Amino acid sequence: MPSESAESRREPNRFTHRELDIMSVLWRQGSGTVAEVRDVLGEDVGYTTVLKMLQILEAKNAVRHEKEGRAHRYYPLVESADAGGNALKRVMNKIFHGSAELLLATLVGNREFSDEEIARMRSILDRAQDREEER
Amino acid sequence: MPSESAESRREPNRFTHRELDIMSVLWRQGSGTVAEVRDVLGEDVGYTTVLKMLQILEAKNAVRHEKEGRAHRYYPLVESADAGGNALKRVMNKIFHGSAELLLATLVGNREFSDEEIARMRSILDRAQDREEER
DNA sequence: TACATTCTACGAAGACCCTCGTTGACATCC
DNA sequence: GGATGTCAACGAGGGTCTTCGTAGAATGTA
Repeated sequence: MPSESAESRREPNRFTHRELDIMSVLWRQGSGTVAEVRDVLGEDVGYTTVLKMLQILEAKNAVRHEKEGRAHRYYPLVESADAGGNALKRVMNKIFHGSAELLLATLVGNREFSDEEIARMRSILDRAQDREEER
Repeated sequence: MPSESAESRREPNRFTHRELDIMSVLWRQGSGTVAEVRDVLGEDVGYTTVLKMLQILEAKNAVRHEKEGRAHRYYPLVESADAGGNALKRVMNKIFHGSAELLLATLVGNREFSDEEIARMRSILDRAQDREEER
């Protein structure tokens, strides 16, 4: 039985490792040619590999390209927030029993934060609560 | 060039999709036999598939087993917090430009939380800050 | 004994992922 | 023109992931 893989590949905005490496660059820089992306990734990824991955991502509608001289400039179509939201949901559900609190605790437990960072994170919670009450 | 895949597979506590599905059950239930794990996952995953995955996880030292009657009972060796910490780090770096704040904003933006949940999340931040100051 | 059930174990099939070699187009420089 | 460099395109090779068919051991039951 070939079996369409239960929880299908076709899941939206899910990226493989290399794909994510590349999307990451595009999100960060806004856009990139093959050569630009490759510069960021480092020389240990071949030029044609980067090109191929971008073509695959384009086939998945995760990026699009425009001509720029003889080269192609690629732009992300998927928002990093969307990809991130999905990834977080998965991590939260599979690893943290669906608990955002557990996730947050692990996040802040694993790294040190300045007072300013913590203050800003607190205000993110405040805003979430306000949105809540407005209802 | 075979090229050991740049960012290696041997990365610690990183699981494939199916592996994560299975670890997730073990973390949730504390332990499980093949049949128990499969019951949770649903009938669309074959019995031998679950068995195989558990054997693979055992080869990776992510689980161990004890005999229980004729069957094997599997226990997680990797802590969910460890796996979660790694997964979060990856998501944070690749998708959220290394920003915990952006990650948190996406987390709370994607779901609604009760006042109690928000309060508890706030106190997680408080505790992180206390730890900070004690230094 | 014969049969059914429940389990582990093994291995191979097929899909997917990533890589790169090669080709051909185009441009530049000598 | 010929050499060199940059680019897209294609396709194949080899690795990984997931699935399952099959076999065989152990147990129970008619």
